[in-house]
Amino acid sequence: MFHALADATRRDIVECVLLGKSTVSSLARRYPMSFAAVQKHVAVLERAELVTKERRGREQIVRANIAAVRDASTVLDHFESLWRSRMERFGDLLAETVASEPGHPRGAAE
Amino acid sequence: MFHALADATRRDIVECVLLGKSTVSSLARRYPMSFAAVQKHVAVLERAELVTKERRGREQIVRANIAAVRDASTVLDHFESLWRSRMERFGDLLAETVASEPGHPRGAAE
DNA sequence: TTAATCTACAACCATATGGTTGTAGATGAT
DNA sequence: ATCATCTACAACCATATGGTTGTAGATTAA
Repeated sequence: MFHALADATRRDIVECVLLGKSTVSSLARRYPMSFAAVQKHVAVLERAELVTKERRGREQIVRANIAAVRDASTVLDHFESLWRSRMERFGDLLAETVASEPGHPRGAAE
Repeated sequence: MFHALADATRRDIVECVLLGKSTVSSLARRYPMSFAAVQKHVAVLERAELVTKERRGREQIVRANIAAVRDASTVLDHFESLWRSRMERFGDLLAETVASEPGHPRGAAE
């Protein structure tokens, strides 16, 4: 799951597909890479169950599976709740504004 | 970020560290692998800014960076909001109980 | 001082990964 | 029927990855 989302192209594919159904070829036209490369990315997402494929004639329709996205969110929410319970044990909600462990600055995304 | 979380050991390390400070060696004792392997995992997490390291004598204290976790959550929340706005465009909130695109069952986690 | 503990770093290895080009079958349009 | 479009699959490649063992320096404990 997280691995599938670790690639920027794949995240973009998920985003596209969440906005509406796509075919593999329409997705392929979006990225500066070979069709086969996009196919591979879709295969990774499919294996992670973030998308499903449905053949319609000569085309494969790619659909999102929001439940799988939510599964990933659940893991992160769990991390957040661990953090919050620890903060409460500290009885120190000030640390929350620092958004990191006390005394440490926040970092940037991936 | 997502890549760093893609490995089960690394997720577990994040969880440990969120619960409280750890040293690299205390983390290493938790997993059935060499110290160097755990070190590598910590290095990946550090590079993704999910943790920071602070030397204290001969030890390295490992601390969580919840802000980075939240950055990942933001991406997933964005996906969720895309999905929701599309559902609203459908004017069909029934689809939400299916938890996937209409006509498709939900999948399992990673 | 010696021994124990902790860590950094390097080299190695089998496997995986994000791309490539190539081949070929199926479907759809003309 | 031919041509265009779409897709599946294979092989390849340079690089990355999750582990290994080995070497060695720094800190701490006895």
